[in-house]
Amino acid sequence: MSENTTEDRSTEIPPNFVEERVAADRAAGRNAGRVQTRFPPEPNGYLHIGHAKSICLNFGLAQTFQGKCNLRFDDTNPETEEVEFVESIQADVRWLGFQWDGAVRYASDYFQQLHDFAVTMIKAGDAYVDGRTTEEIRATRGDFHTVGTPSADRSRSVAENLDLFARMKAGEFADGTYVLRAKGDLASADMKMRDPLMYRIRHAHHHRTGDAWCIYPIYDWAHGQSDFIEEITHSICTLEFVNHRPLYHWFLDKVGAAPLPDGGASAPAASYARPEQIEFARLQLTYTVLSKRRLQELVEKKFVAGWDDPRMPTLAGLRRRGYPAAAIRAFCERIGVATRDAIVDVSLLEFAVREALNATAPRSLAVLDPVKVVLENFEEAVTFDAPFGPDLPGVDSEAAKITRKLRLTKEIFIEREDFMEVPEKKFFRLAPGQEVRLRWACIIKATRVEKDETGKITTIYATWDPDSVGGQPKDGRKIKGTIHWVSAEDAIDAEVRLYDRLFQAENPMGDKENWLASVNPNSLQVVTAKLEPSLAARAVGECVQFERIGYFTVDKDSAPGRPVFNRTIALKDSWSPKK
RNA sequence: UCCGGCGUCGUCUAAUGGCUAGGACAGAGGAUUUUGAUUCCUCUUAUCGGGGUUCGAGUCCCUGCGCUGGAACCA
Repeated sequence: MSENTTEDRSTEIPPNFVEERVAADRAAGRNAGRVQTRFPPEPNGYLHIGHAKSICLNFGLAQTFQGKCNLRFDDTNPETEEVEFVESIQADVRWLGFQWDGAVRYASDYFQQLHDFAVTMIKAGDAYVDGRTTEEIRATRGDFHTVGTPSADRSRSVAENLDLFARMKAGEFADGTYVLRAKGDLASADMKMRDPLMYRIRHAHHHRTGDAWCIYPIYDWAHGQSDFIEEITHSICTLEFVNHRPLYHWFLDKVGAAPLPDGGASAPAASYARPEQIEFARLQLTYTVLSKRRLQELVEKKFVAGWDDPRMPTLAGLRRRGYPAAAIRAFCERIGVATRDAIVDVSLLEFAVREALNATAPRSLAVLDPVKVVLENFEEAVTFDAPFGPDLPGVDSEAAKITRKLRLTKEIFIEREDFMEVPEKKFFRLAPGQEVRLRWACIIKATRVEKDETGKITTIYATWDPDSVGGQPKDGRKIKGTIHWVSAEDAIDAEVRLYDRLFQAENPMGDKENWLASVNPNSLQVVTAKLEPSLAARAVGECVQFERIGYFTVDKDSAPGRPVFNRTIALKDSWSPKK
């Protein structure tokens, strides 16, 4: 992590409530002052920016308190999980700038131990095998107003439960015939405590354990116990798990975790080791959908080209779009962590991206919608050095002084919208009889235009001021406007993909049934642009600024002689919105 | 409707019973500028309602309202 400009700001951001809780726990001597967190994705999709918030929180906590953070795949559902996702998730976490402690962990590493814990629970009379169907179980669980009713299975003997569970594990039964349930409280107002399921039978191939198991633990049984096994101290999750917390602790008690201290009144024993679940609000962004299911739907229904389509809010998509990891980290820090549902304005993310790119991206000249300009009084081509920059106020950087050769030729291209035959007021660019500066090159003045039969301008004729090479007229006259340009002779062609937001609705999920209706039909526009030659040397993933237009990055679809650039984000524009 | 969580500028967030409710983004205005970018300056805007406790309440209590999660062999 070398991007200090953005990261130094973290010192201005006050600690969030999770950090305060962790600090308080350490002060109270819990877990002997250790901090051990974990990021626990299920490998059933790509990570998105919502996960980035969790990653920054968990790994950030470990950094702040000299602790450790595990990467643990919550792979307890073999039917939806794949190796592809296991790999992409690791790549994304690393790209974000974090390294987990030790080896990658898997909940499936603990299948045997989880099984043994379950056997212990059966022996203690805390779990039983239920042979009823999903429908029957659901019906007898009761609802918000009525308590559940026990079935005969609930009073099975320990020996019989042990036998049945062993046969479940041995593969004697078909999917769905039996489940192992904890003996909770069927009258609890907390539905989670009404005899929660611990195991179901699934004769499915697991991406890691293969066919070794046909019983798989359910989240509530697997997650907290995995935390316990890994000696996690703070198990951070999102708000929808608040309802699970009593069960989380109930199971921990059953497997022998140190008892909760008495409200913190007395200092816990030195051996005290018990994870604590802390919930925070998941990230929601305007004009964005952040749910794996929905993102998968966008991919499957071909609204985008894949999980890493630059319009996707996946980390893979944002990376390909050109969003720097440092910008995402800075964003995650600034939005804070709290327990209230919030929808963050996407402009906050965009600000972080522009901020990071403005400080780092080399500048270059590119014309997206070219129109030819012929310099009538121009004879010999002029070659000169132009700095890549960026030229930042208050920053004297040697790297910014690196230059490339630029050549001014008789024929150039400029942006079509930088010329107006009849200029409106405050149009500081090229117009007949009006002077404008060509960035780094010289001052020109338009004389006349040529049009085709439709009235479209095909060529602009102009004269140049030979006493203005470099862009500064010798007589010192003020030139208000500066526009970008490329030499018609030297320019290279490139495919440029102009991305816009994927959704037109601020809250695409506002209409849950028709959320796909708010997909922006113009979220991708492809143009053939004219670029200055130096841009041909940029490598895939490099970020540059096309001056006066925006930030762009080289896409992996680039081919020799045919670069492809993705627009990461446009520059702020305080001019055109007024039109 | 039963149980739980949550309500502070347009948005996100700070305040830990005590300065004029602070910051960032967004928005508006201005200065500088060889990018109408950047940078700099200025400004607008908030404690869900009603009671109570207190010298003092965004913060504590009661109550109402609103939003949100929960009755998967998903996580």
